[in-house]
Amino acid sequence: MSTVWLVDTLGVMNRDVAASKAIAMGRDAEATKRRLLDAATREFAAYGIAGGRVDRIAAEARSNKAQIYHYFGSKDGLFDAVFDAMCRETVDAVPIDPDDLPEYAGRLHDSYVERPWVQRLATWYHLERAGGGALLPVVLDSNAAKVRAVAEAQEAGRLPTRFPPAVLLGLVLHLSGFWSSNVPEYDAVVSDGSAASAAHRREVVVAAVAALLRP
Amino acid sequence: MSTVWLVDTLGVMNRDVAASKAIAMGRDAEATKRRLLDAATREFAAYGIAGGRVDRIAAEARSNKAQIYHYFGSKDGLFDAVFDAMCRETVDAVPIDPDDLPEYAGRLHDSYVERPWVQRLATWYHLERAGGGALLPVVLDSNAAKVRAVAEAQEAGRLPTRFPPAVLLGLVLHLSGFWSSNVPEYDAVVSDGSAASAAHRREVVVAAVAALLRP
DNA sequence: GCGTCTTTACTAACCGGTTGATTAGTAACT
DNA sequence: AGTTACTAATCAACCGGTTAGTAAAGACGC
Repeated sequence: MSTVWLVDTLGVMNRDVAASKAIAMGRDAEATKRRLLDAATREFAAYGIAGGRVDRIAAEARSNKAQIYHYFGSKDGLFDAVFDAMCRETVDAVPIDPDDLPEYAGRLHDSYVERPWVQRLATWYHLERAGGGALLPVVLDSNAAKVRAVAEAQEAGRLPTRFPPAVLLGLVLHLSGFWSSNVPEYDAVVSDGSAASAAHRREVVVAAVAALLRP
Repeated sequence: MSTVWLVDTLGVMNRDVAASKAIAMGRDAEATKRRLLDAATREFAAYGIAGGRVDRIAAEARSNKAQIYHYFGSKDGLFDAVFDAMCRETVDAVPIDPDDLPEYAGRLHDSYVERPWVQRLATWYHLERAGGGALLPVVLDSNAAKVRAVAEAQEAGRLPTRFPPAVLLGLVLHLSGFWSSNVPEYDAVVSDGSAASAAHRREVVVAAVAALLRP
């Protein structure tokens, strides 16, 4: 799978070698791959897998389709690389704090506001890759570690035990994405009321998680 | 727009006239439209707008592409008709009960389990039609009425006022869809724990909303 | 330092299947 | 006869994927 190949390459390659190869402008494999990944991230976030266009990605990256198929094998391979890279950048960006889940949810909310393509990519993945077999180990490991952290806090009495640890974590993650997962018809209803400001929206997420934890 | 046209036609047409036209088997416009809409609902729910294939829809409906373009104008027009019909079937299927929002959320959860395509269609709509202009009046009206019901219950002291009415409604709706909006990596974490049974999952939704309302 | 050889990054043009959409025409009912 | 429901065949554009070929950068002998 091209995802594995990409990761191995980046991991094995010496930084100096990569740097020495990047001297001449306009002929840098790593830079080209980066541009293709960036362009593909925007394209897939906007249009999904089926709706994303390989030609647009190549053009926006100031490259061409053959490079995409050389580096990533296929359109699906390119999406795999995009999604895998996004997950690696995301899972550790907001470390969990089991002793202050409301703030944790607030920080997750912040990260979604700051990087809106994350939730869109995850949603496309959910819809277009459901039941598609291979789950990402990096995400599974991260989730397992978070569940463990919640479970320990529950056993120590620092968190309520009303929900099993995995469920509690899921509810927190789900509430964190509250403001970026509703249909436009709902946004229209809420936009001309209170909770229109960004600060207020963050407060809603924090308060909702806090309410979830109240004994 | 074909959506409006469809609604007007169905609204104006006399039931007896429609029935008299449906005598001969194999040549019934309403039945053909129904089969096309049903097939299109399955297709779009599974693959989205960009991923959905008009040929597959025509074949599955035992019809042909020309009929689709005759009745619905375009692929997008067909999706509009599908989404509009789904919304009409859905908005009133689960009437809101401001005095028992946890049970309301439970019933919404039930409806999502029973008709999984509803959330998928809504998510495709959210992703592929974001900022696409025309919001559905039927959904806007339904939302506004629900917000009003929540607001009245709050003013009467039967609901906490921690959240504005529109926000509280949004949180309830959002929590109702908890189990059908997560990426497969999360499902994998929770599937081999407790909360694996359908009854337990419903309980989680009800309990989460109840926690939200606790003073 | 110089010429050439090989490898690597890149490009443009193209291919074949697919897809949304059209059209001309047939069969059935009034 | 006229209208309506339907069908088969076809089209032009599109799109994922391929291929043949170019040019730049390092390797190596001298």
